[in-house]
Amino acid sequence: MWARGTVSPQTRQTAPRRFTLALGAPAPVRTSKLTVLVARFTIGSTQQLGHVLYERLGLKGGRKGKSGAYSTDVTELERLAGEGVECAKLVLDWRQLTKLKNTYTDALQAQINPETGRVHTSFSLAAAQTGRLASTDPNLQNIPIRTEIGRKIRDAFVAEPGHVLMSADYSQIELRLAAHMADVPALKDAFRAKADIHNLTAIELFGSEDRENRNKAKTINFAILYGISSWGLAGRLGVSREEGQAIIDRYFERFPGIRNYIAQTLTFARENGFTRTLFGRKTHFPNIDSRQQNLRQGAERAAINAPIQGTSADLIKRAMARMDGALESAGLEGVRMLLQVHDELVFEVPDGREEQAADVIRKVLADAAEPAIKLDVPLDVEVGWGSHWGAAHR
DNA sequence: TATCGACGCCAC
DNA sequence: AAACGTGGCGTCGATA
Repeated sequence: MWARGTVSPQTRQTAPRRFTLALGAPAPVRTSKLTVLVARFTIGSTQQLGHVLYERLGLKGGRKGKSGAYSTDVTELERLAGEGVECAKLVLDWRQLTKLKNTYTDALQAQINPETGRVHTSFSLAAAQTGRLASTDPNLQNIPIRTEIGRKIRDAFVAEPGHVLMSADYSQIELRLAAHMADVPALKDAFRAKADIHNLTAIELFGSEDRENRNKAKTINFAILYGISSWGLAGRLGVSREEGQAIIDRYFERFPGIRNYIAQTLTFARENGFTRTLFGRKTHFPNIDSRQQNLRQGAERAAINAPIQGTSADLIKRAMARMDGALESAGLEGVRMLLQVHDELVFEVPDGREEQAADVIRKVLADAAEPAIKLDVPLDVEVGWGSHWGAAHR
C-alpha cells in the first residue's frame, strides 16, 4: 500500500492506489448552518446546550464531564428524548446530519486530488499501540456504514469503469482469536461448526436466544475483549452494577478459559511490563503498576485487549504482504489492493475476474497465520463486490 | 493565524 | 473519579 509522505514520488513504480469519489453524485446530506432554537434559547455549542437544558429549562439528571460542563452526548440526549424532551431528538437528528456532511460529504470532496480525480489516504504504520494501521488525511477507516443515511457515503466510493470494488473481511476475528488464545473448547467448537456465536452466548447466559438476549450477549462478547468491568457493562446494558457483575460472573462460570486468560495476561504484563501477540510482537504498558487507580486500571484493560487486537493486526498484515504475489501467481495483475480497514481489505477488480480474485483473496486471508501458527479455529472470510463500496458488503 | 484541550462521534 | 479496547477528525472556546 503506497503511503503519501512515507514513499517519495521518485520511488513509486506504479500509480498510487486510490479510490474514486463519485463527484457527480448529489450530496447525500444537506443541512443549514448550525443554529438550533430550543424553546427561545439559541444553541451554538454543546456547553451552551447543556446549560440551557439543565439550568434554564430545569431538566433533571445531568451528568458532568471533566470540565464541569453538562454532557450532551447521545446517551444523555436519548434519555431526555425518552422522557419526552422533544428538542433532544431534534438535536440528535441535527448532529447526525451535520456530522455526515462536515466530516464526510464536504471533507472527502475537498480531499480529491486534482491530478488523479481520486481521494488518497495515508497509512501510519506505527500509530496504534496494538500494531493496527491508522489512516489519515483523510481517514478512510471510519467511513459510515451503520445507519441507512450514513451508508450512502459508502455508496459514493465507486470503481473505475470496467471494474468492481471487492471487499474481503474476517468474520468475528477477535472472538475467534480469543477462543484460540484462551483455549475455550465451547467457543472453538462453535466456530468450527459455523454456529452463531452470539446466540451461543445468549443460550449459555440467559437460556434463550431471542433478539433481546442475543443483543445483550453480543454486547457482553465485545466487552470481554475490551477488559470488562461491572460498571462499564452495566452502563452498556442499562442495568444496575450488581446485575452487570452477576452477568460477568455467569460468563466466567460458563467460559472459565476466558477468566484464566485474563488472569494470566495480567500477571505476565505486571511481571514484564508488556504483552505479546501470537506472533511475538510486544505492546508495552508503563502504567500497569501505577499507584493512580484510573491509570492502572486503564492499562489493565488495554493489556487484556492488546494480544487479541494485536494478533488480528499481525494476521491482516501478513495477508497484505503476501497478497500481490498471490494475485500475480494467479495471473491477476489487474487486481489492485486499495485499502485496509482493520479486518477488511478492499480491492479494485477487473470485470469478469471476480470469482477468480475472490478465491485467491479469501485463501490468502484465511491462511495468514500459517506456517508460523496453527490456529485451533478456522478464519472465515466474507467476500462481496459491486460497483460501489456499499454494495461490496453482503 | 496556528495550536491546544474538551467534547462528541464515525469506524473496527 | 471513572466507568469495556484501538484510532482520526470536526467544532468550540481559549490562548499564543
